[in-house]
Amino acid sequence: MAKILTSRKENYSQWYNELIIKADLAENSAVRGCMVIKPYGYTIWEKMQSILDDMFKKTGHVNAYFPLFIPKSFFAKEADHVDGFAKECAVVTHYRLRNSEKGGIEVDPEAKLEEELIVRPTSETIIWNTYRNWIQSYRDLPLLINQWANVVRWEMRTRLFLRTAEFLWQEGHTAHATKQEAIEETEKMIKVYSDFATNYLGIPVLIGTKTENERFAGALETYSIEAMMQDGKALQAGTSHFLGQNFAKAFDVKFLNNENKEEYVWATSWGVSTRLMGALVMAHSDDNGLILPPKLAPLQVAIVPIYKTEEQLSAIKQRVNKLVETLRSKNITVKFDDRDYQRPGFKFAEYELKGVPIRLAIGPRDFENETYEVARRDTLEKETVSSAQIVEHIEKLLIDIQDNIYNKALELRNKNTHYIDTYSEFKNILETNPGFIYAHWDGTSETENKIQEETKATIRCIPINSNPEHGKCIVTGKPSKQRVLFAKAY
RNA sequence: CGGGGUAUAGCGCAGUCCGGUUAGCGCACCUGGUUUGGGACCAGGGGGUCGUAGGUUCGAAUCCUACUACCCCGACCA
Repeated sequence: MAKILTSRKENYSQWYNELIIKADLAENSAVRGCMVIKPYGYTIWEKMQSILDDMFKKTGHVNAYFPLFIPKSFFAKEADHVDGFAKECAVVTHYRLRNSEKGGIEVDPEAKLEEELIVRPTSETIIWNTYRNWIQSYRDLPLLINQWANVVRWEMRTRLFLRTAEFLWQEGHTAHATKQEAIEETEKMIKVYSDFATNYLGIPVLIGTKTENERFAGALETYSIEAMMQDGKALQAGTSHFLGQNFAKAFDVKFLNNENKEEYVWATSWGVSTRLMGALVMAHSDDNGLILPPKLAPLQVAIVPIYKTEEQLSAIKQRVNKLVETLRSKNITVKFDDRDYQRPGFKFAEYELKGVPIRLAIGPRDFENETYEVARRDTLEKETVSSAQIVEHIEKLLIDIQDNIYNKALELRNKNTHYIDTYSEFKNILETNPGFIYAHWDGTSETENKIQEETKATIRCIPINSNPEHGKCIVTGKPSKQRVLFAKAY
């Protein structure tokens, strides 16, 4: 078989870049750092959206939409927030073009905005400015709102899906009467993300809190889900922030409690982005192409006919049409690929590249025996299944593949997870067998920074639900109450 | 944003050093035929203001200047 992709072993990063392009998920656009998400990739994103949206609705949230542009002054109101985003903001300064004397067009200097507008890098400020008008009483709370939107962060170095200047995401912004309720919301939503990653993306994730260094700008606590990619690096796949009363104070959002006392509102925000697409690709795919979990695959079953004559094709078509109809009635997406300008071998390779979970082939031999050849993408195994059992077989196989993909990712993570007690061993393992490292840490930013400078590894999170275990910091030897998760990260 | 590299047909490249008819090759594409159980073969054909803008020259893909985009390595970040 002709090799079409750089192998993961050869160059993991190049493998990823090529795969995104060749599987037709996205491509670079004419605009610096901005991608075009192509129909095949966008279909996957739509599926993610629809599943997540459903999960948000079931947890009591509703959707709304806030402006793309945010007045510059809004940003200044929360000090940490502006520090965090100032360096990567796109700014609108003018509202009109004019014909240039030199030919072409130029920005009309007469049309300067009174107040410059920031293209949103995230919407806390515009939303909290709006919430001020919506919230007067404890009866207005909680306010549980989500927005599907695009945001812009002027990144210096971009990579398709993993880091683009413009990306699509959802951002939930909730307002609560009590600290406790806001914390519960923050934790509830990180669990929603964790469920989504586990049950749909087929990616095992760890939930934890961020250290002060890594915390969201303006948050008191940031929870994240951390996933392991096949090269052992960590990818932050979703975050949920407990914002305390920071934004309520910055935007003067108060409510009267049931004792007629004025209080500031408690806030959360949480989001996942098109970065999940990158996670999906890097977690599962192989050197032949994408491997997609059936629950997110745009196409779940591809059927390839093999024939010599028109008569054979039309006989096959007749039999397959019934199968297609039955599968569709069970909400299985299926395509009968009767393109006559491509040979079967080409189609096999193409569906592998695009990660279609199940491929059926039917030729004269199968037609005669009333069977299909069934190939599963995740393991590349093939078997022959009778027509009578094919529907049931496919239904079961889709579930098997979804499970198997998850289990493989979990195995990979277990294999590359280390418990380390000395700094020399820590450094050694990062060189020889990178992955997740659980180690003791003294809790200071100094130590965290030192480790990052010397090894490139960062604290991905302080895992929740992990067993408290007393130990000594691998660098300073000072006491520690639990291991934290270190890794090199995307 | 710092260091390095690249830009020639949809994609991947040669040609650039040393300026000189009509800018080539592979894949892809179109037509016809033979094929079809793992990326078919033969024949014919279409497609280029050589990244953009200036400059040098009788003449520029080739030399000079500026700009832009992309890739790799850092710093920053989801």
